[in-house]
Amino acid sequence: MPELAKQYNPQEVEDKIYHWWESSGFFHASLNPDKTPHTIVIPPPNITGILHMGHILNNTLQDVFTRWKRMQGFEACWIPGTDHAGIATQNVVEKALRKEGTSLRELGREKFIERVWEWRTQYGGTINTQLRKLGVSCDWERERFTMDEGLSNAVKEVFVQLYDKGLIYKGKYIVNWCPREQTALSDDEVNAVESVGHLWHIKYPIENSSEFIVVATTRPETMLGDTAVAVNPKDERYKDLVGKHCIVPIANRVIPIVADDFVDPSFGTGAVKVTPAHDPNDYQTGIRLNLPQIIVMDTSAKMNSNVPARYQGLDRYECRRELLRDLEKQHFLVKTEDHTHNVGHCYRCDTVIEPYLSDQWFVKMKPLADPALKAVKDGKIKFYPERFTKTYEHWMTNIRDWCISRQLWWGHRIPAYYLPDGSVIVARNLQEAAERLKAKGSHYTAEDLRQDDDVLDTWFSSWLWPFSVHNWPEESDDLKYFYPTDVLVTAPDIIFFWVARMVMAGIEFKGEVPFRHVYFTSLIRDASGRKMSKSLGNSPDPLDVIATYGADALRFTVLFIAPVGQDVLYDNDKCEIGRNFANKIWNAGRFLMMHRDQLPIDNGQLPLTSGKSSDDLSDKWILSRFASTVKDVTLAMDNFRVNDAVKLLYDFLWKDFCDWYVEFVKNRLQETSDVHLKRSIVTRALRIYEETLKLLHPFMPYVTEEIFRHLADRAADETIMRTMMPQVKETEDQIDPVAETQMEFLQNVITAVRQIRSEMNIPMSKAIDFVASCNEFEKQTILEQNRNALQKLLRLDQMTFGIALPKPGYAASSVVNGQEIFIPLKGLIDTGVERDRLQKEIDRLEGQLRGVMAKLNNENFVGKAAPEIIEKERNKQQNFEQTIQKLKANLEQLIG
RNA sequence: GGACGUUUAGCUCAGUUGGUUCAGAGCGUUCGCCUCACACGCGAAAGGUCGUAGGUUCAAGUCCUACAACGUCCA
Repeated sequence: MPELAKQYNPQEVEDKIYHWWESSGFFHASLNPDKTPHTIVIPPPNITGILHMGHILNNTLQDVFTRWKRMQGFEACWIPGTDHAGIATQNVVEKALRKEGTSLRELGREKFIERVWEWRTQYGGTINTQLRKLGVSCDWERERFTMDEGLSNAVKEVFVQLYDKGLIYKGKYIVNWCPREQTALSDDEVNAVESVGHLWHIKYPIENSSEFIVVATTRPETMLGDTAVAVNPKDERYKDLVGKHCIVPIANRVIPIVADDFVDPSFGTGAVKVTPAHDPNDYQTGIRLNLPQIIVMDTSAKMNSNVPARYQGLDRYECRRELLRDLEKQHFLVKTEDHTHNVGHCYRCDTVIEPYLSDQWFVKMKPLADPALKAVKDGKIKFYPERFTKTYEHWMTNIRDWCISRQLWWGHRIPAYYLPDGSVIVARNLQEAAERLKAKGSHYTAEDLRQDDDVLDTWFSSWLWPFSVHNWPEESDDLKYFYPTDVLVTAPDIIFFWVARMVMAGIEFKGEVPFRHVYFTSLIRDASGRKMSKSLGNSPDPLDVIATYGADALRFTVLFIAPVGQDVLYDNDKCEIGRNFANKIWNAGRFLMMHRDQLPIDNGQLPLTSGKSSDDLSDKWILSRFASTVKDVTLAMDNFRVNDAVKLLYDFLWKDFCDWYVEFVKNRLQETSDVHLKRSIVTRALRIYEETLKLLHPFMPYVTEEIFRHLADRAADETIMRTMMPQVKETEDQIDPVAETQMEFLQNVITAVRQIRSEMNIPMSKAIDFVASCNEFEKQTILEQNRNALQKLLRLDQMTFGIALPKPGYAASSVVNGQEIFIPLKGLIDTGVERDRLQKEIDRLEGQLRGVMAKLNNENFVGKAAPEIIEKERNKQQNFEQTIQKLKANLEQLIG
């Protein structure tokens, strides 16, 4: 066995191990009828994306769940893939084309799409290469892409099915239009940004009168498309004007003054202009009141031919400036106020959204939302943290139709075919369209059909992901085995975009929810709480972090610091937690293996040992602690409390195992020269250690695998990731409360002596004497049976144990679980320090005692509290009183 | 404006059904140690009226109400 390095070096092992795992097929799931599947589908990252810290947390969690379940004996399958990211990808490729001096229009649709595929082949896999560095155990043989043939078929199938059911329709509607991307956006793709603007008050002359009505607006350029002025019907100020007409200044168009409840009399002047073609609210008003819709801009937000000639062709903001100047010149502008309001911005390019009236395809959501809402309310799907169900329910009950068409070329082209007469045939392909045409008895032929130019929203393929990855509508074996999935890990900001829609699609097309548990991850922020962003430059490159600290360190740290359901404040320095822990694990193994390898070889076979066969307290204790850890970690994982699990393991390995158990093992090995005993001690420790490695493996896969390989001569295909996780059933009977209590006493004694050493400034180089005056034989026995540990750990010289021993003169003292311990310090003792120590402890305990007495003297407490609680308080009282008495006696002796 | 969340040690956060010597951990700070696995380490210490004000209860960090600050989402 080669010597292990003093420090764990992740760079040396990670790539090597990952390559071995992947090439050995350890990540691959098969359709094993004897096992229960456990499936996760990855939230497909964009092909334009590169790995950022958000991915790290998200994918670490998915890997943890997958590895955990795999080791619990499930057929665990984690399906990776990417989505085609319509807008983002088209942008990237268009940019490249511009650099080459060409454009997508010049290239034409077919050539352009070819270019995108080329781009995708060349750069689109970056994120998956990067993910491998993290150690993810994805089933790469099952990797999918939303534009793959199988997934594209699913998209078409769904479109046609929904259309045939009447759930997809085409309509004129006010959509969120991005003038830069030249496409409609769904409501969810618009970010409301609070902006400081103005509220302009403009006079509209009343027809055949010298009077005016003053309206207030934040967007004066849209007045050119006004088709009414509205006031609240209850507003006394304008009562007489309702029914009359006014004139839109500049445009010189006569429009009615109408009454509508939606007008807030306290806003502005209480009179608002109505522009049905350029404002969502006005659009609704326009429908209610049957007003005409005048579109005044083109798709680039430049003024069109519906406005006076001098404004035509101007950008909306240029037009605003010009218009305001003209209004002022002609004395229509009454006043200008500062005004803060929310303005919609494109979530991709941050351009201000223009509400725009256009032809789009929509999905009718209400019929789909109802069963999806019910599934969550009925608990068929559980959210972690649970509170996100409220967000989900709120959205589902106030659902709006989903605008699914996008004016792009890259994406799934809408399977709708138009005839010269404007009518439409929806079909899976041209051939089916022709058949449907024929069935209708139309006189047109397939030649006359022209497919819709637009493509579908990328989410329209993502919402099918849990089953489209298995080539639905084909009823594949994979689909039968792996659907529905078990856990979805995602960020809460896409509950609406993605999670909710997947639930709808799962129920609608598969008749079954797509997943049972949804784990919402934290958002990663920088150390001062700012969102990570490229422009701030506060987003560390995970690959750099991995290179510096190791993937295990990054994984562990992120899990360790991520609060449940809150944002994570991340800083690279924090990765020291994980790095140090990995090093601790490494060194514990290194120590135990060093001792094992020093022993003479004994037929190669080490004796089997179990907790039962050892009388040693530390053995019984560590087995009990291990059993509790297995139980608690399993419970935490079952409840998706991953950071609880991580903290339990951290404490067990570091504190219980290393700080206490290994220290005891050290002493026991030194104490004996019996090779068989030594072997049994080391072997038992190594066994517990190896089982702990298994528990740790899902969280820190590399270091655990590396040590696992060193622990024994392993077969070429023997990997820790395919071993069985320690089970609660097997370990539970090893929980030993007696051993835990006894060990705790021993630990308290050791700590008490260390405190004395530290406070008295007695260095470890100086041996000290130790007297334990017990009042219980059991306690005395514990100390005697562990005298070697006490001696070594505390550097003791003379040790005296007994019942009610006389107090030595000039000794530091302490009371531990009712037992008195003394450190005789002839000549060395600083009585002042010792007096202060004892007095401080007396004060502390007297404070506690007062609290207890206050309760016990309270008739209400004694009368109403549960008997066992009262009993506990009485015990406390007794313990405090006795301890205080002993401390006081020792203090007096010190003075006297 | 509405919904949800957060507020506990200098910093970042645990504290799961109200009651265990309930006020904890990690980092940071201070003190002492290169003790033959680990200085990415070992031992010890200091540090908090649990956001504010009420309420329920024998008992509140924990439950209820109001308020404040901050955050997120939706108008």
